[in-house]
Amino acid sequence: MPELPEVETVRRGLEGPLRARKLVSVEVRRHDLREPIPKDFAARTRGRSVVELGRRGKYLLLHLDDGTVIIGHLGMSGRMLVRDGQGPQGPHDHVRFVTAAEQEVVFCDPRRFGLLLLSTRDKLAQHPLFKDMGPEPLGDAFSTEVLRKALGGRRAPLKALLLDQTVVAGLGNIYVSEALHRARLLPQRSGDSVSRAEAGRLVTAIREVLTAAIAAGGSTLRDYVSADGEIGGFQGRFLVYDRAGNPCPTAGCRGKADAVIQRVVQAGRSTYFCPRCQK
DNA sequence: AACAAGACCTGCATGC
DNA sequence: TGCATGCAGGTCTTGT
Repeated sequence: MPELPEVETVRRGLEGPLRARKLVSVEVRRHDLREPIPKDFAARTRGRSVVELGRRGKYLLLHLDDGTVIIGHLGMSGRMLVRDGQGPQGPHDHVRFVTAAEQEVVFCDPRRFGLLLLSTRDKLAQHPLFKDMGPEPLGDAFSTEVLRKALGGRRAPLKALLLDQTVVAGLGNIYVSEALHRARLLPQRSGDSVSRAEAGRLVTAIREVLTAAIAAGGSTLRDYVSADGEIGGFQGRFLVYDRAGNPCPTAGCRGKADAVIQRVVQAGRSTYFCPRCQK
């Protein structure tokens, strides 16, 4: 699922159901996710109140009133479902957070690539998951110079480098293709071939595509549902992702015979690009 | 050190 | 209808 815009959409959707709410009951039904859910997860979170909902890259952060932080990741297929507590339990409902009678948030993840861990406010920045993580793409720490430095001396293709969360946080397979298309850069280009001007275009493209996707409420493909059950509005607004064989919609490409979206596999994952406007 | 490839796990669309 | 195959939004480990 869930790249930065989707996780941000989930975070916003959980504000109402969780912020300033007490976790009256926490029930772990299955521990074996990407990493095991800690044995004391329920004991350390039950009875606490959620004071703030944060996000770092693709990770969701639930800050509790005693300084405990729940670190959540949705993997490929994770959801946070807000329910009235009346419906039946699904086979992939791994953790239930009950906030009141007939109010609950359920972490559901069929593929179990997601995770739920515990840390504390003080240790969060030094947590192994975060200590080497790159800058937030929508924050002040992300700039042309920072990106240029991260790409410099690296011969791997841009596609792979932008998926690397130590270069920049939060991009995934969809938005890397979309950002490279907006920046008019071929995904096969090596990191060290990128000029200063091109890095500047890439920073702008990344910011614009993520901002637009967040504003639209994220994307929805197969198995992503935002926290409140709404469908993400960015679906169908991709310019290249999953559009192999279609004409490139860019103004300069319209009507040109060679402007057909291509699909290639890089590092075992699909990449989409226009061979005409991306150089 | 940097990079490629495989691994993890389940569900779904496709084609025979 | 049943079955095999390939593919999916992510990251981690292994091997070169």
